[in-house]
Amino acid sequence: MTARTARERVRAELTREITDIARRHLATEGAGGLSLRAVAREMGMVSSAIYRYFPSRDDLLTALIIDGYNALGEAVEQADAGCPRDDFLGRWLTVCHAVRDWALAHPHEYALLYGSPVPGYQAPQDTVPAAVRDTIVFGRIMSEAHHASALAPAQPAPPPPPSLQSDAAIVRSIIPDVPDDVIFRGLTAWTALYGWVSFELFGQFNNTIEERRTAFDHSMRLMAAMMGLAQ
Amino acid sequence: MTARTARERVRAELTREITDIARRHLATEGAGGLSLRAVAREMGMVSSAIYRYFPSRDDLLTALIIDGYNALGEAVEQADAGCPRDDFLGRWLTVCHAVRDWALAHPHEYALLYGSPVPGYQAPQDTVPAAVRDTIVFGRIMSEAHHASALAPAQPAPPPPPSLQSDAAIVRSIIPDVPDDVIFRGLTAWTALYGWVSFELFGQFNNTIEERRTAFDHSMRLMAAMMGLAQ
DNA sequence: TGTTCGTCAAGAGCGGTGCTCTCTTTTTCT
DNA sequence: AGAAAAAGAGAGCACCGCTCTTGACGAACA
Repeated sequence: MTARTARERVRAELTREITDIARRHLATEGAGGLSLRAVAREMGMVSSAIYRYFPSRDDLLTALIIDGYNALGEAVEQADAGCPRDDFLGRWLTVCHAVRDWALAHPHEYALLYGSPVPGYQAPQDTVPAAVRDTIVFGRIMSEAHHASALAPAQPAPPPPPSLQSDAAIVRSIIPDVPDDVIFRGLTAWTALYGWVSFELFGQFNNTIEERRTAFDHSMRLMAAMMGLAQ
Repeated sequence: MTARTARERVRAELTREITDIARRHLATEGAGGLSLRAVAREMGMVSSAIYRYFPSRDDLLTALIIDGYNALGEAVEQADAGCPRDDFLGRWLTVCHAVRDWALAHPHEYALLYGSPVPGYQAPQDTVPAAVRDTIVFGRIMSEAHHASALAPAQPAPPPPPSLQSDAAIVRSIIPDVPDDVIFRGLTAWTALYGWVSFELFGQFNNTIEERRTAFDHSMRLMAAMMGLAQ
């Protein structure tokens, strides 16, 4: 649906230009350094004019967040698409590296998505569809692996307590048709993945882990073994 | 070493009062909302006077960060001290819950320590001793469990690649006298712990996981099994 | 004891921020 | 062509971190 009037077209164009400049500022200064006035200045606009396009700084942030989730989700989707369908361990590792690579390439955007919430900012509900794109990819891998019987009986571990059944039911909308035990093993691996990336990006590994890519790969292989992904 | 002159004593008192008020502001507004002017206002001081005590906002932040690491570290130390020495699984779970409980009780302080780095702020080196207190507790548990042969031969998993040996050597200063494999299993569990807490605190589990304490406990038991901690 | 010197609170001010309100210009629709 | 809607410009408010200068006070020294 292309814009009909000239005004609508220039509005869409300017909106895109604002988010582009804002994303560049975000990449160099971080979320805290994102200034509407600076964006306006760079566009040759007066600061108040920006408010015709984004009613507040938070709304601009929301646009950047949605863009970020989509960019990460797309990177993950493409990474998975390049793998043989039945190499579940390979798909898991590829997805892990896709997340990490994207995060390293866009540290401030990653921080915006998975770091501390911006104070006073409440992510609106319309970020959700974009936010779960990467998770859906992971859920499909788990689900397909389970149905291909590629989840080897993992090490003995306590089963999930019954009180977690209702939570498992919700997660099953993302990892469909798998037993509770698989759900929570997947959830644990998923948080470990982002936990590692966040630790690495936020400096928690400084002066400690130097071979980060190798260590990350190894850690994700441990999580694969925990999930029961063969090999 | 108590302050000698009256001036030094009142200076120490005022410094403490500043950090106390700042910590309260931090708890209610978050790191971004920490304002030197607001702190000064609450003290009945003029804003510029604060700079006699903290040369910049970043220095005040550093003081709060060190305090935060120490508070978390102390909570973890006390939690571990209350456990039977040879119940290694119990000690691990207790430490996990201590971290999570502290984080839930002090969300903004936790975000300051483990969330996105404050833009333009570089944590000085003197935060390090406080920052590793909790890690040292965990390292001691792992090390003692290994030497008590309480780390059951865990599920088959690839051994750490040789290129990680130098990193393992560094981590060994925190988890002493254990083989590389144990090092990286511990590191993975450690990042999974903080990954979970961050996910929970930063809203990633909203509308998904509701029985959070139970789910967390189960996830940490899975990580215990991954490390080979018995039962 | 008196004086000097370092420390500190206070105030004004600089350049920056998000945001609002008003006014004018431009474009679109009837 | 005229009315209505949209957009840009400008001034202004209340805040921020931080700097510089000024004047007062307390502590150490002659």
